[in-house]
Amino acid sequence: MLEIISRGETYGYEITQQLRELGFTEVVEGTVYTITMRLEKNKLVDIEKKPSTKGPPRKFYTLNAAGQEQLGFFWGKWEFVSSKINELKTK
Amino acid sequence: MLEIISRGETYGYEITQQLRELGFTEVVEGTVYTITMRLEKNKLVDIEKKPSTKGPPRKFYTLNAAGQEQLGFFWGKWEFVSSKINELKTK
DNA sequence: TACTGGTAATCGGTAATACAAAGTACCTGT
DNA sequence: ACAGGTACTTTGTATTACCGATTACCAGTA
Repeated sequence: MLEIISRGETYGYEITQQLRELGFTEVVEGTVYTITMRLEKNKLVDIEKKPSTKGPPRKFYTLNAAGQEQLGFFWGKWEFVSSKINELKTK
Repeated sequence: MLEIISRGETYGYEITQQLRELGFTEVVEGTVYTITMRLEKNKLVDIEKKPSTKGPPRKFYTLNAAGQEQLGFFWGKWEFVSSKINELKTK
């Protein structure tokens, strides 16, 4: 989700759909929103509310500096863990 | 841990050391044992107690059929998730 | 005008997981 | 007797995963 948000401002409902398109077909809104809430709580995102023509106002998220940093940490860890797991798998 | 156990019977203390050698240097015993407990609870392992010359008896684990199956599930999921994440990373 | 359906966010709750500090037990060597 | 390595267990906190249900907003239509 950090990575998805890093590509440009987006909101919960849209993130859900993007995840579904990505192949995580069974992801439901509740799951996504608990994560957006966490991002808010941890102050990793900036928030801007904008009206929608198709329903209630959208809460747009963008990564702030802390969020960028967190995303960097994530990729570092991912690199480490996934290489180890793949090593374990093939060896 | 399922993968490690699948390579031949082993016990908690040894698993901890193997994980450390693998690069997960900060893994402590408590963490490993909570997982072995879970494996027991979920009946994914067979257990055999054997005396040790260097301390208290060891509790050796081997994967049973359910454990093998679970490991298979894991690798399937790993394949899926890691490919998606990498796709997200590079795209 | 009521209602259906898609869009959008929140709330409330359960179960599982991660992680570790501390404690117990066993054994060998000094 | 005790220090130190081996080995397992207990106990506890915080976080995470996950989702069902609810609320809200809006457009079309019957």
